[in-house]
Amino acid sequence: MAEDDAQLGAKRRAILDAAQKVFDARGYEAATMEEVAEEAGVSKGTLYNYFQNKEDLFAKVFSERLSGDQAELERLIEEPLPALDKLCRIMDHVFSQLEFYIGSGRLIMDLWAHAARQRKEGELAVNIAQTNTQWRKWIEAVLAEGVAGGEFARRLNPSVMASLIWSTINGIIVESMFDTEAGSGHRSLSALKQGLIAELTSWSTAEPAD
Amino acid sequence: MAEDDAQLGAKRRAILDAAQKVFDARGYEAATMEEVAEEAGVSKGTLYNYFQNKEDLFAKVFSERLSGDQAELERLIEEPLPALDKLCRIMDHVFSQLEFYIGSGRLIMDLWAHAARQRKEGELAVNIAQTNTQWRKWIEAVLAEGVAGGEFARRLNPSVMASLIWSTINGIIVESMFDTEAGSGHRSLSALKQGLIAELTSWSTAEPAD
Amino acid sequence: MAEDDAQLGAKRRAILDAAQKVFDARGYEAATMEEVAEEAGVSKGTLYNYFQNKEDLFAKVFSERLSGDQAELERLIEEPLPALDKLCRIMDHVFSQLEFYIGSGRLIMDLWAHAARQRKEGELAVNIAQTNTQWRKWIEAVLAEGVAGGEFARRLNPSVMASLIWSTINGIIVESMFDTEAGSGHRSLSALKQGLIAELTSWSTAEPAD
Amino acid sequence: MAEDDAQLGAKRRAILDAAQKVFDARGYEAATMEEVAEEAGVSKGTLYNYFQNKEDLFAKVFSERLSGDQAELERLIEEPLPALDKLCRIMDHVFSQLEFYIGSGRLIMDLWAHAARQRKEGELAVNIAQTNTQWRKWIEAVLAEGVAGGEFARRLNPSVMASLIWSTINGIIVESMFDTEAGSGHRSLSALKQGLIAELTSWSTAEPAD
DNA sequence: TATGAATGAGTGTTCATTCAT
DNA sequence: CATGAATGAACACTCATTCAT
Repeated sequence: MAEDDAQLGAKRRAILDAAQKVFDARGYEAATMEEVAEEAGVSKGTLYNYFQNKEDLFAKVFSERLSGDQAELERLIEEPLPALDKLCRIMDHVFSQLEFYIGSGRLIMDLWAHAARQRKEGELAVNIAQTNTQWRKWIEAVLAEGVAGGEFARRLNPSVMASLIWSTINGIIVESMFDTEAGSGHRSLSALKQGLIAELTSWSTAEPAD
Repeated sequence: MAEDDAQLGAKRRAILDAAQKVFDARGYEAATMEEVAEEAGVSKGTLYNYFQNKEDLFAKVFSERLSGDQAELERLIEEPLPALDKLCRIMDHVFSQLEFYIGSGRLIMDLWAHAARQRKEGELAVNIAQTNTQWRKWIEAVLAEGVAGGEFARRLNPSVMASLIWSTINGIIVESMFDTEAGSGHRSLSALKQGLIAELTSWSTAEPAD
Repeated sequence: MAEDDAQLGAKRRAILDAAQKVFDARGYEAATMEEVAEEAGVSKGTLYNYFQNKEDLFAKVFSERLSGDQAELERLIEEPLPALDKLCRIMDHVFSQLEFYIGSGRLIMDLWAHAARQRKEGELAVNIAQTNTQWRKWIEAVLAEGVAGGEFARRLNPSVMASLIWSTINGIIVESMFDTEAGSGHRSLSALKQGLIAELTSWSTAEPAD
Repeated sequence: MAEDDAQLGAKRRAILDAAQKVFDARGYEAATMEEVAEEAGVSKGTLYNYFQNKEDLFAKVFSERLSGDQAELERLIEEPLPALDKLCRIMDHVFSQLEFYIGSGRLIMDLWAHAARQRKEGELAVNIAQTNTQWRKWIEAVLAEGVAGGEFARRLNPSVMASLIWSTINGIIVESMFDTEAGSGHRSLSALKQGLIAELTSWSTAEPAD
């Protein structure tokens, strides 16, 4: 029945939300399945009816969100627009997602720490690596498009610049963890966005001397 | 006796080195005091003669290195030089340290994840936060110096730009975790350094339109 | 309706067969009700409509087969025949059953281990003990018949000899577990049967010295 | 220190004894490490300082005893004696060990059940299989010796007869589990021993008809 | 009657920490 | 100070059993 499906989906969602909350508060290792179960209002056993194990649950907290991201973004990029506008769109999208990541910022650290320690095995590592690569590829594509279309300076190396931009984005996530002032993350985000845009623009207008 | 001191110091060092190695290889939670002891060539009990507990040992692995960093860098900045040179020095210093962080990159993730989960309590969090703040302050100071001295454009916001630079640096560390090509971290580092310098230079020369 | 009865009986049979298969493959403890249900093509809940619990299901796998055995054998023994012929019949019957036990040999071990741990309580233990006693009694009766009829030597102690024979049969089951050569169980069975018959015959013909 | 060694050995022994008791009373699966620890008067953790895991502990309960057996028996067989005497020695030895096996009879069932379900992997299965083979080989050798020396009838097949004898021994162990009369095991043992000897003798004296 | 989602008690195992020697 | 055996709290995961539909 549709009703059943909805209920199953709702419970699954409840578990994922609870897991996100607990993993975020305690960290992957310190979080206990017991606490996740309590938070979700189900029994421990139920967790295992929906997810294979702790690792899987942890991975799924992200993977579903991430795959959602990518589909949405892919459409954005297909549209016929100036490269700069596309880049702004990507950044806007990233920053809107950032709100989630910064809210669950401590979680991201765990995610990275975890992923960094399995490179090949877990779906976690694969997911992260793929997502990272995907984003960089998109940015690089847009930059290359801008260079080809004359929007950006010819000497701009799309690959390197894409890495730089993507690194900066990740760096902002890191920084937002350690800013002691609450909300400073959000405030500085828009400022940083402006900076990034200005930076790109300046690159594009800076005339090559050689 | 000085000899005893030296011996004590040596054993302490050996433990710290062993701890760094093991924490890096296994991650904080998965690392065991047993393995650290073995790696250091001492018994488990001895670990507790030098450090209060696992958390303390983990924290000390960084705090000593970090404080060493800062003393060295402070001298660098004091010298009378153009702001751009100073900035290059800071970056060179960072990047030389980066080699350590990237070598032990997975460790950094753990460190951040850990620190992000104690904001006020642990010396770990305090250390990280202080160090972060310190670095940003230095960069900001140098940028302000450059703006005041006319080296950089007047409209450049030193605080925001410092955050941006620092974020980028942290982002590079993150990225170097997930680059699948071995050694790509080191290769891209110098490329990224060039980019960063160029970026700053372009800012400084970009004439304000308004 | 008879049809319903037949269906119920069929389902019950299906569960018992599935249980036998799974218990044999996994062992009592490692076997799960889930797997039995799957194998039987029913849901977990249905198992509990036909059997009280896991223990009961395990017991029933044997008790029904065992009681079937006994009825059949009882008729065999009633017939007017020489004791040696009857003994051969019993042995033939045992060995034909042995094929089942050896096929499910690992199951028997579990059965014994289980039964050995409840002596008085469970129907399992009672069943085993009764069956064992029953078989020995039959063999003993036939031997006594042979002694009384002059077929076997007078000095033959039917009780002890019956135990010896029955022990040997059980021992063959045990041995067939650990024979590394596949099929060696069946091959050696007939050889052992010949030996057993020869042994008995030699007893019967061996003249008492005293 | 020798004192320390003795203490370690004593604790190891205490654990093994406790394990034997608990495994015997509850069965392998139902026995808990907790209970073994309590019985041995140590903490749960200590168990794991002496044995790798539950399986290992279970295996060691037997393996040490078994290897002791074999060394002792090998000497017995080397001595220059009539085959019949050697056979008696082997049987005496077996039956003296049997007292242990019958005391822990329920344990043996578990051992077999366990071993029967891993044939190749665990040291348990290997141990059992090797021990079984070893015993059969010894008996077979002695029988062959007797045939060669004219003590036993030429038509006696040492391999088959050895299997038969060994099966009978194992069968006695099984039977002793299910004898409702306490002590009947011991009583019947000597009777059965006589029977076995008589049986062999009758074989040896039975003249081949063909 | 059949189902299968939910339950939660139960257990093997790990490991930071202590302390007697 | 050094040792390492002992500790015991903690936790992921399983699975027999129930019960609402």
